[in-house]
Amino acid sequence: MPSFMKILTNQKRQRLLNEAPAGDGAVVYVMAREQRIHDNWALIRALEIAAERQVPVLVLFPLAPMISTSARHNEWMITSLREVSSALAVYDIPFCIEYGDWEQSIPGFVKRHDIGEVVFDFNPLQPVTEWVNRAAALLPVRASMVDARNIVPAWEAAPKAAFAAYTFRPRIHRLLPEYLTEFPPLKQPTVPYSEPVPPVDWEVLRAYRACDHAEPIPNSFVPGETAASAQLARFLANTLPEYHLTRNDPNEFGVSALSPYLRWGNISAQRVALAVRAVLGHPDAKEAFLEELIVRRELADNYCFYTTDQLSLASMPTWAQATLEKHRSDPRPYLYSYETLAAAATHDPLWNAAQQQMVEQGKMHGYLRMYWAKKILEWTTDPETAIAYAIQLNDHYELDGQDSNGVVGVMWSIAGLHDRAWPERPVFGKIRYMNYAGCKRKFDVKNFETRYANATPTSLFT
DNA sequence: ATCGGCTCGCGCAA
DNA sequence: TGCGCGAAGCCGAT
Repeated sequence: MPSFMKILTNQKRQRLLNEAPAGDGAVVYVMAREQRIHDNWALIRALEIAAERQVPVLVLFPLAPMISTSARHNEWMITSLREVSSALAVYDIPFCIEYGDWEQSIPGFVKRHDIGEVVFDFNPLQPVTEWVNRAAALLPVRASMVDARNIVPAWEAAPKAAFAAYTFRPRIHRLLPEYLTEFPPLKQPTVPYSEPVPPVDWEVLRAYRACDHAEPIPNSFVPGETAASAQLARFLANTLPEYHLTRNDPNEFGVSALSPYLRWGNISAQRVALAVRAVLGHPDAKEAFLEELIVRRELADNYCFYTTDQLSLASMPTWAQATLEKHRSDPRPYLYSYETLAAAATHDPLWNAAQQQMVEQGKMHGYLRMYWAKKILEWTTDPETAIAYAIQLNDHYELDGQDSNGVVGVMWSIAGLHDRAWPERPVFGKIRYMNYAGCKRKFDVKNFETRYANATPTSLFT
């Protein structure tokens, strides 16, 4: 393509959120889920609008009080945002923080800075969707969201929640040629913002959300955009070549270890996909990884985007609701409290080791996440409790927690989402069953148990 | 070691 | 209306 031709963002990545007209003032990108400055379609689109209108651009991070957090998530966010802030400064783009509920803080910011248009990044998780909709409805200027998370925008990929991966996969593959494209380079705004912007007080940010600051933070991952690119490079060089052979063995370093970075938006899945496509390697390895990176990841956002009650059994397929209802009162072989589970103190050494890996390293191996969640269904009083405990543990300890992939992973394991019926048995009904014997058939269970029985296990992710 | 049966319903071909 | 097939299953038979 000749260099004088301007590459514009595909307009289908953007969705209007209100009917107000754009004003004359600056464009603000409301950064929330995508904590990076490169390869970010929401920022790119905000810069494009500003260039067309010859107005400045600001980036706003609106921190709401009511999401619970853990020390590890709080620190990850702060480190990511410090990097965003200094990287934006190089491009002369102001970075601002607002505290409070979005329906107050965002309209307040818009009024104070005489903003002409607002661009949100897309997040289908409840309650964030509600926050965005309410804030946008109160704004006197045009507001939109840009899907900077998925390669194929969630509203373009499918018109409804997909029944399973096989109904979603062909749609994604059909649309990839249109959307899996190179990003335009990040450019300085043509008009700088001239008003003074107060510097961020990082200690105020750290203290804003309540959490146990004494809780240990895993040192197995370095947060932020630079570290994310470094991890991608390591993955491509060391792990991708045998990905298809080693990914399901929890004893191997066979995974990308990119999920925390993808969760915080420190790296774009589109950038990862372009890099994997470009590298030489075994087609099976590349195909297996791209299936997870693209189809399975975007299926999770598809479920959340089209489902209001994301953790409710009522949102599950009919067969799954019926079978869990039928087996609701089945006696459970063991019953554990949340505290016993969190302390990795069950009778099952493999389950305890998986739980321990999550607590100490902030990331449980993907294969074990299924076994882990299914055992919570088996060892708690009812499916609702199992879902609540699994989500609470996931969202507290996993560095990639509080994300659509966690929601769908838990609902797949416990409640049959995107899965099919299997032979009926106690407690599970027709939900796919997994057990210790199956794990022994597939990998060296004793080795994994030994590794995570100690207080400070060797990290598999660094 | 490998294989068939278990079980449901979507989406498409006919 | 019939048919193929699906994220990682388990289990018993061969």
